[in-house]
Amino acid sequence: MSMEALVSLAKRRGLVFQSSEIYGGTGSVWDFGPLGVEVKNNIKRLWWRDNVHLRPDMVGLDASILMHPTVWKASGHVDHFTDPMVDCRACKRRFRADHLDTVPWAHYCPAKANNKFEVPAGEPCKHCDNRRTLCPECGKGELTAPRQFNLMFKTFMGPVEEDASLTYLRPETAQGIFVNFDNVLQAMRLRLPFGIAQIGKSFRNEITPGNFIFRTREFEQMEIEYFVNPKDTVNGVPADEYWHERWMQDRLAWYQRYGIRAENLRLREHGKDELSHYSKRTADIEYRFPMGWSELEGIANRTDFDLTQHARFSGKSLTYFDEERKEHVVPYVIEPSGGVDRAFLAFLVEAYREEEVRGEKRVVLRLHPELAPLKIAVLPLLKKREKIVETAQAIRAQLAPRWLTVYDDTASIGRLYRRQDEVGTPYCVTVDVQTVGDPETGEAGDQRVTIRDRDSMEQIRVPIGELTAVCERLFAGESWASLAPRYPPSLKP
RNA sequence: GCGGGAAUAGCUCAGCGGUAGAGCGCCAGCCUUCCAAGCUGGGGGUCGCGGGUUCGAAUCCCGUUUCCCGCUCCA
Repeated sequence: MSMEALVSLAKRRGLVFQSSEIYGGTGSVWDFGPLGVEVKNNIKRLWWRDNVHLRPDMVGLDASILMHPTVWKASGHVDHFTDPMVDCRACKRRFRADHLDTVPWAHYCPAKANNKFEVPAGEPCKHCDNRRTLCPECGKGELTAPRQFNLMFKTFMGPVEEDASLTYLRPETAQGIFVNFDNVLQAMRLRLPFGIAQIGKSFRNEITPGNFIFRTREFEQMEIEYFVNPKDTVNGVPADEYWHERWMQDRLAWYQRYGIRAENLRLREHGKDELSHYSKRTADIEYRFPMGWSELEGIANRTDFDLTQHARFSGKSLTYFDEERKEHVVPYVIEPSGGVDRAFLAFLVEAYREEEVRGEKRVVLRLHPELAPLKIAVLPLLKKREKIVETAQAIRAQLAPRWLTVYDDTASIGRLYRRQDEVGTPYCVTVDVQTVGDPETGEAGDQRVTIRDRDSMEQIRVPIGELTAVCERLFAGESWASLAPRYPPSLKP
C-alpha cells in the first residue's frame, strides 16, 4: 500500500487532518479527527491497561510539559541535543560537524607556501588554525560554517521575555519521571524493580519532519522508566541487562497482540556510534512502514545517568535504600519509549487492505476490535419502515453505553457496510422486516437481528435479547467461527 | 536547510492564454427485503498564497507556503 492512499483515507474518513489546513497548512503537525482521536485514545488506553494496570510493579504519572530549565541542563539536552550541521556548497551534501572531525583531512593552508597538508582527525591546522573547509565527499566544494540546531523549542514562563524566564517545551516525557522519582518512591512505598509510566506530548524542532505523522515536531510519547537495582542479578545476569531483554520481548509482543504481523516487526540493535549520550545499550523496535523499516519504539538502558545528573544539579539525594545490603544505590533504568503517533500509523498501515469483492474494490481497515474507532454500527435495511428505524435506534441506544455505536440510514445496505469497512468497524447490526414483522402481510416479527462480521462479511442472526451478551463475547475475543454455528443467518437470501 | 517533483471540488485527476470540468463521494427524492445497483435533482472551487506580463492568466514569469522523494535526525 502507499502512504498517499492512507493519507487520503485518513482525511476523507475523519482520522487525520493537516494542521491549520485552511491557512495553507503548517509544517509537520497534524490533527486527529473525530475517528482518529478514538483510535489514538484506544492505543493509549490499551498501553496503559497492559503496562500499568495489569502489572503489580508499575505506577503511572502525568508530569507537566513545562519544567524548570535546569532539568534540561542536567539531562544533557541543552548541550547534547544539538546537531551542528555543515553543507557542501558544490555537491550539496550535508554533514554533521562532529562527524567531520572523525577523519583526517587534506588542507591547502593559506599561511604557508607549498601548502598541501594532511591534518589529523579532530585537530585544526597547526599553521593557520583553520578547521576543515573542503567537502570530504567531493573534495572540492567549500563547506558552510557550522549551524547549530538545538532541537528543543524555547519558550518563556510568565509574560516577560527575558533570559531569566527562558525554558523549553519538553523534548521527552522521561525527565518528568526522573525528577519525580523520589516523590513516587516515597508516596507509593515501592521496592525495586518497579516502573513509572507516562503518556504525553513532547516537542522537537526536527530538521526534517515528514512521512505523514511519522516524524512531527509535536508528538505523543508512551514512556516507561523501569528502575532496577544494578547490584541484583536475575538468572545469573545483571538485573539491568535481564530487564532490558525482558522489555524488548514484552514490547514486541504487545504490538503483535494488537494486530501487527511478526514479519513486519524487527529488533534493531544500535551500534556504539549511534548510542545516545545517556545510553549503555539501545534496541529499536522497527516496523516495515511504506517508506521502509523505521523506528516504532526505542528501548534503552539509560543506566544511572539521569538520576545521578539530577542529584548533582538539584543537590537532592535520588537513591534507593537497599535493605538487604544496607546501602544506598542509584537505580539503573530501562526505558521502553514508544511513539503514540507512530503506533497509530503502524496499526493503520497494517490494517489497510484493498480487496476484491464481486468484481468491486473493497477498502477495509482490519483493525483489532479494541483499536477500531467505532465498535458497532446499527443499520436499518429499509429506512421507510418506521418500525425498523425505531427498533434500530433503540438498539443503538441499548449498546451505546458499552461500545461506541453509530446509527446510519443514509444509503443502501451495501454502501453502509462498505462505509463501515473503510473505518474498520468490526460488527454491523442490521434490522430488517423479519425482525419487526410485516404490517402488510400481518406476519409477526422474530425479534432477531443480523450481525455482520467485517473481515469475513459473514452473518449470524441473534435475538435482540441476547445481542449485548453476544457482542460481549465477540469483543472479549471469542472467535466468529466458534460463535456462528449457534446463530444461523436468515434463511431468506 | 539543500537538490528533485508536485499543488485545480471531500477524494482521484483532466484542462496548459479566451465563460472552471469529469469520475467517485456527499445531500435530497424515487426505487430497492443484506454487500459501493438504478433514475432524477442538488450543494460544493479565492484553480495553495502574493506579485508581475497581457485586452484577457488555472495556464506564462518571479517570489512564497505546504506536501512528496532523497541528504540528515529521532519516539
